[in-house]
Amino acid sequence: MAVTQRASDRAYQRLRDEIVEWELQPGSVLGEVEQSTRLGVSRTPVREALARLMADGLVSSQSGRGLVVTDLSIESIQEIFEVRQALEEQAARLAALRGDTAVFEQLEREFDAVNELLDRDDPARHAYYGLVARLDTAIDEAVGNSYLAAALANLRTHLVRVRRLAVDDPARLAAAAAEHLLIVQAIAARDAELAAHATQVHLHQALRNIQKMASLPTNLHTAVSPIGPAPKGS
Amino acid sequence: MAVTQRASDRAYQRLRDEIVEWELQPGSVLGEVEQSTRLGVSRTPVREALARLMADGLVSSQSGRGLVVTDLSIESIQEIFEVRQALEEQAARLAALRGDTAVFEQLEREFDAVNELLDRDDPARHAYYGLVARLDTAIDEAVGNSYLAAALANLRTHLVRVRRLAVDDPARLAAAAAEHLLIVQAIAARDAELAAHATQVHLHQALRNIQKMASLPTNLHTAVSPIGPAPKGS
DNA sequence: CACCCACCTTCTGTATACAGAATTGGTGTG
DNA sequence: CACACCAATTCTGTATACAGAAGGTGGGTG
Repeated sequence: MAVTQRASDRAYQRLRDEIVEWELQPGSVLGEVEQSTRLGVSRTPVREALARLMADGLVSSQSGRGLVVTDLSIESIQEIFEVRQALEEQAARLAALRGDTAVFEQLEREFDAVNELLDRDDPARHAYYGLVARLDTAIDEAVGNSYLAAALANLRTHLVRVRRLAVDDPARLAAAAAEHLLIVQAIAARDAELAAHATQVHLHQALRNIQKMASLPTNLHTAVSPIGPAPKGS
Repeated sequence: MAVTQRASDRAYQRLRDEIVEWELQPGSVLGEVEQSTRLGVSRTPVREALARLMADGLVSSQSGRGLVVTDLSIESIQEIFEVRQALEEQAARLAALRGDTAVFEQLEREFDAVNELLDRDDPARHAYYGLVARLDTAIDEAVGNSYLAAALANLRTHLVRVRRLAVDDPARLAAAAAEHLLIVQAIAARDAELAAHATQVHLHQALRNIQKMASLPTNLHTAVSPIGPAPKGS
């Protein structure tokens, strides 16, 4: 293992985390010198980090005004979900065809258990999120397609950003767990079409929930401490 | 327009072209100093270009042995097509729902014309490839999804590499044109499901054709002039 | 008072220098 | 003869210096 992480990797991960966690709000200008002094590294690793962030779609070159953090509007969330529907349906289908049944039967039992917990316990959310992440990993491994895995990994970065934007309410969480359970059951039963359809259902409901929450007058994504102010700043 | 292209962009495009055109064969080691002297620019733009190529999946870091051009095996081609099926089916479906009918009716007429040409004229291939590229662009614009467009653009880079590997025979070309015609017709008729299914059919046949050609003892991707020798070299 | 021009500041893009690490080749020993 | 160790070379990763360009601001003029 590389115990010595490169400075460019550290800069990339930190900037990526700050963008995903809404500490760097959309529109923030990321100057190279500013970030290099703030992160304590030279401009060269910062440049590399910013290039990777631009490839990820987290920052974009705003017509010579430097690099700014990408906006995440409702429209762009819908765009992300359109790609996600395509990729995750395919992933679920292929996982059902190729996956190790035992792995997904184990996950099925765990989703059952978490389902019980979610009815009573609120802090079970963290266990649930961890379980979903493990399901994603299991699907990736079952599919065995590096291109699909890379595309999904890139997409999940944006989805974490969406999740931080809109916190799930307990009712939606329980429904999502039930939807996930069906997906896992379908993969474990090697029912490719059911896995694909269940994935479609889950993503449809997830997007609907986000759109519903966004339509509320709730002031979302506030109470964050912006490092770089949104429009500009000294 | 930026008449003055950056050196890093030029380095990226040239290296990308050389990889896609099989001038840089899989396994070629891309040393920074070697490429900087060859391309006539400093190491800094070369680094940035190599980072972008690694993000594209065209080169990969071979465990500290430097960056090497990614291999393109039959298995990886199948992986690429699994992603392609997911994304292009979604793109065709959304284009049928949202596209401007007039645009695709015009493309439909052009595909009709090219279909006639392909029966008699071999150099019509270039016109056909150009027409396919315009169809891709039209679909991208009709969908209006930047995330989907970016994912498809990345994928198409790999597909050009595949195309250079296996030259289409006239029979396959005519069949592909017919398949494309059906896709265009479905989009023009706003038949989303037919567009999706026709895309699936086309991609299935395209992959089958590639696999068939690869199984032949034909020495493919030869007669290229390697700039960097595959295993190593001075 | 408004608009334009010029200068200054600051930023990006590129080149180069330097340090640390790894690999390869050679040599010595078992 | 084979294996292991050491040294030298080369490569990557990082920092910094320099040039060109772009934008902002202040002053001057109409």
